[in-house]
Amino acid sequence: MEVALKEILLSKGKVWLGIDIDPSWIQFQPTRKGVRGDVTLMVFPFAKALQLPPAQVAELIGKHVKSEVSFVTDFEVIQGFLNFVFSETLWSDQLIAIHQNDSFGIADPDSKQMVMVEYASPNTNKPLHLGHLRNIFLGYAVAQLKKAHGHQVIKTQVINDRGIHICKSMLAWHRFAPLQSNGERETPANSGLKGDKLVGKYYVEFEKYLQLEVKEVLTRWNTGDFSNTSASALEKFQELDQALVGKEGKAEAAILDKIKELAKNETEILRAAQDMLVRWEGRDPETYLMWSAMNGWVYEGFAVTYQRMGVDFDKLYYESDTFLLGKDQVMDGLARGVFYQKPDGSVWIDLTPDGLDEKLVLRSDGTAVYMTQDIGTAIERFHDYPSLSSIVYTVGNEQDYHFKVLFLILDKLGYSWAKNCFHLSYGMVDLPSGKMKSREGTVVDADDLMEEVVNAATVMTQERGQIAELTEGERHNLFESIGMGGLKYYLLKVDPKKRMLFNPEESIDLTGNTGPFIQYTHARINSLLRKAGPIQIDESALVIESGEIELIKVLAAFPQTIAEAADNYSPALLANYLYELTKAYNSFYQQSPILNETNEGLRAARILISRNIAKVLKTGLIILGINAPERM
RNA sequence: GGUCCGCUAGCUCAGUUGGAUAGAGCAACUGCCUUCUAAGCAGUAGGUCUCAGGUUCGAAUCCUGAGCGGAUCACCA
Repeated sequence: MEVALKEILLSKGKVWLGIDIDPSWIQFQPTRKGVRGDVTLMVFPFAKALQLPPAQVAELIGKHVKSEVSFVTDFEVIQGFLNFVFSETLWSDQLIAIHQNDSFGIADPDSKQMVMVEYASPNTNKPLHLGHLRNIFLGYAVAQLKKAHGHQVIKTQVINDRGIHICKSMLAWHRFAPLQSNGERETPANSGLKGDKLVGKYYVEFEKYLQLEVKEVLTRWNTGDFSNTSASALEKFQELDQALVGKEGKAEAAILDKIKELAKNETEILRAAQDMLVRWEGRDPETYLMWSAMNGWVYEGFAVTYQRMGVDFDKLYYESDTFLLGKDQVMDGLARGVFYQKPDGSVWIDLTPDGLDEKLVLRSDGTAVYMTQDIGTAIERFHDYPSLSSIVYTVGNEQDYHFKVLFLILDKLGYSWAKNCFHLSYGMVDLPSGKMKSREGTVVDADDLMEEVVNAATVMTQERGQIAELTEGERHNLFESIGMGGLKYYLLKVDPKKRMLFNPEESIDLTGNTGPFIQYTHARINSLLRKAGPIQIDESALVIESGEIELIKVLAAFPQTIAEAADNYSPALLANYLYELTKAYNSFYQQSPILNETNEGLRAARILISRNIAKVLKTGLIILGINAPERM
């Protein structure tokens, strides 16, 4: 409608007002709540150009539009705002159009370019935690949004399966896991422990032991015993020890931290882990076997977690496969002068002209760093999918700088797709007690949390739910859908780029702005529709009043919301829209009879609206990765 | 210190081409189940949109500066 009005203003404006109309003057917005009208035209730009009072200009435009545009039945002028009132048939036509479109809001599949969405880049030494949940739900929802918006989507993850962290778990398991009577060490099979939990347990063991050893080293150093200490460490220690003199508070703590770091590298157990990494890179059979076995346990554990989360991937990338990929690209870039080499052999890129720093892209010993690997992986992906147009990286905002540099390097290497790549940067999840810290044991485990929210949903649903007709299995699914729905919505409703607070009590709440609130409304509408039975709707006899129009307006905004949420990589926009729609419907539902309405045309219109609101709620929830139960 | 991000009600958050009286939820208080699912609805109370300037018909929104909080600036990933 706005498009039509704009065209008329552009074509007739000169005749009506006597001057050429600049398209930028034409600014529409939905008419404010509580004011009569459907769409508002800003008249200030016109008034300014005409040198006339806004009210007078508004009156002039309004009169012409009313007489020449069929669907505008009236207009009203308030201050500098010109509010148009649309005809009722316009709204009933709109409702019918929505009703007839089963995939309302969803763009034609594959009508847009192919995008790859990367989310969940777990390390294989620890179980998943709350931070991963935000990452994964967010990435999955963005993938779904892109799909709904017409893109072909490849969901992927990079698994950080190599490096010192996994060697730590391996070493600790090898040293500390008790030998059982049959000669085996602890495994998921013989202990019943989930694979990722088992490996994580030994990672913690490693860290504990490391801390003990660090303490010993520090004690030795403080008493002047430097046996077993490398010459370079001794030198640095003396330097730092000198620097301590006269320092207090923060400055002192910073130096003490550095000394601690130094001591870490002088511990036997860390050196053993480093040796193990070297052996792994040398494909030492025993090490490699242990590595693949323990990673296998972790993958089995992750699979269970992912399944409960309801997410999946189309393609997996393993760092152990990709960590060397970037080296050729770096050597190639070096030859072309994009990079430069220092005397020690390390390769760098100078980004100071772009306002950034110099960045290492290859170590002096020729091994790959994080950046090398990411360069290689990105290029590999465009080889794997020749029609790919961009990659979305769902990674925490602590890596903003890394991705800025990565995209810049890819651009300098001459890849035109680099400018299409996007870092979906999300904020950290804080707890009421502050930041999650693994060292302090304040990390919220993903499996534990999911169990908790589903338990809470189970209790509440058994108490209040309409579940008498459901089988045992259906109930189980329902509890799962409500608990997980609440958790997902809780994490998705907040603007992704913002840091957010995770309040455990609120996360299991089922009232207010929550997932279950929306699910409940959807289920209630379905109950209503079941009672209504099959109905014949006489489209020409629909009766639409102001309350109905309000709901149709919100419904009609759905496609636009999908588009915006997809373009902005923000499931939060969709989540908030669904909440608005739910609130609007509930308010209507409480004050207007639907099945009990005696006016046939009105009853039909209300049923039609209810049905289509349920349809939109379900479509939207599924995009967010949330189930929409038929009854609850 | 350089760079980037954030700051809106007691708490958690919406507020995206600058637009009318800044909105929700939670917590507090008051009502509404003998009509379609009360996980709901209606209402009361709660605001110097961190601060100071600027741009203009109009600023929570754009610009500049300051304050507070966070991230980042590794031959870690």
